Amino acid sequence: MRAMPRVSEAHLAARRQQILDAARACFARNGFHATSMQDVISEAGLSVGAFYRYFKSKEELVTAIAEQVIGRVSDLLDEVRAINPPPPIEDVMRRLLQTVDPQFSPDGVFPMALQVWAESLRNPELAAFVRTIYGRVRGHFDEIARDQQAAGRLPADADPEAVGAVLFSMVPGYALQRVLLGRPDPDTFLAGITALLHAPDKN
Amino acid sequence: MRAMPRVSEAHLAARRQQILDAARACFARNGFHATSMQDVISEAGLSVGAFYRYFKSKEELVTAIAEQVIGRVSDLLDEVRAINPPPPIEDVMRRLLQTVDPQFSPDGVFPMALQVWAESLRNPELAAFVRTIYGRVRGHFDEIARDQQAAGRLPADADPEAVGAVLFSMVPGYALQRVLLGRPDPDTFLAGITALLHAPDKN
DNA sequence: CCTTAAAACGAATGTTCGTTCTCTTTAGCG
DNA sequence: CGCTAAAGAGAACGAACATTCGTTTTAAGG
Repeated sequence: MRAMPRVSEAHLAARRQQILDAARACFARNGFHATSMQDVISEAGLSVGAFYRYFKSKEELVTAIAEQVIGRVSDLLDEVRAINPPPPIEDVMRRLLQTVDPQFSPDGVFPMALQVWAESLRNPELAAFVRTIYGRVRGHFDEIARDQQAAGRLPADADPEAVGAVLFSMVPGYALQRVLLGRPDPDTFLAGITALLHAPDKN
Repeated sequence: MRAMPRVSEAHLAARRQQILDAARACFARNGFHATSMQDVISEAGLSVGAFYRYFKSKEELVTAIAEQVIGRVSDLLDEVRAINPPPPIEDVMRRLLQTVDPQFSPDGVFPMALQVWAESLRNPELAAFVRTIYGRVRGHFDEIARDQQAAGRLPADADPEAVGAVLFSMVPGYALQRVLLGRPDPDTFLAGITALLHAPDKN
């Protein structure tokens, strides 16, 4: 049996991605809530019925998009840390900011990440996913701190997780300034980091 | 003429605030978009008609709430900087984080600020307001940096605006970690700042 | 205490939305 | 080439929504 009128597996995956791409464009333009299903479906050039063959609901679509967005953030960070041997903190942060800087533009991942964060406050499933991914990212910053400590560029008694948290904080903190205020540029920000690292001991 | 059946000015203001308080509670619980007008109106114990006497639309309500929330963030920062004479950077940041820490809880202002930020990406009017207030807050961090430089705790040739940007970035960056990951606690984060400030010069 | 207009009310409205369901088309298989 | 079941289409539906509007209540002025 198994009469099999099905279409190729690749075609199904392509259709699904076609919807995801359309949704990403719409969400970036208008946000999750102000985007109607019709918007997404029209953007994808499909019919309502076709959409609901690939996603059970709008919420499932939002979650899928969120996973892609957060996953990309994590990957970006992975790349930066893969550099060997570990350069000084300022260089690590420079490379990091230069890598993520394009993502701060209106069609980058950061504006959407902002929406995911806000959404995760009232969507426990999404919150759990966000926690998993960002925990992993945080872990990489801890590793960076450990590398720096091993290289003698941090006090021997410093807590790597504490330093990792501070380094981690600078990335979304900087992103927020860029998105909301439009400044400073990466070089200025990096100069600020350098100045703080070279603060004379006066305490 | 002027038959005047009006109620006292104070009563009008109180009613308005009553609505704002109810809205804040609802928005904190469910977010701007998932909160219906009926939710807000019921929470306030009013009628639909009464609400629309005080606000033209839901959007106007959201804007009013956003203004209150952001205004409070700014005020908090103002207080911390008013301390004289300026303590060392670590102490400034300690005081700052201790002041804003309660605001990271689910009913604090930070979760709502997150929503305001996300919302401002597609509401130009709100975006302009956010820019104004956060610009002012940023300015205070620049002043902190200048104070520190004058006290010899930063390199003489450092750019205060660059240092201010970095210090500023740590606050929302830390808040995000607290809200999304639940850690680290303020003391650990502050220890991380201390470790970075005391990094041995190896470059 | 009666008049008057603001204030409050809440049923009604019209729209928009996400989703369902039935029908048609398509593509693989024998 | 015809059979079959999946894929796609889109009209239709019901729920939820923000807002309006005609009416009732309230309180200050004369």
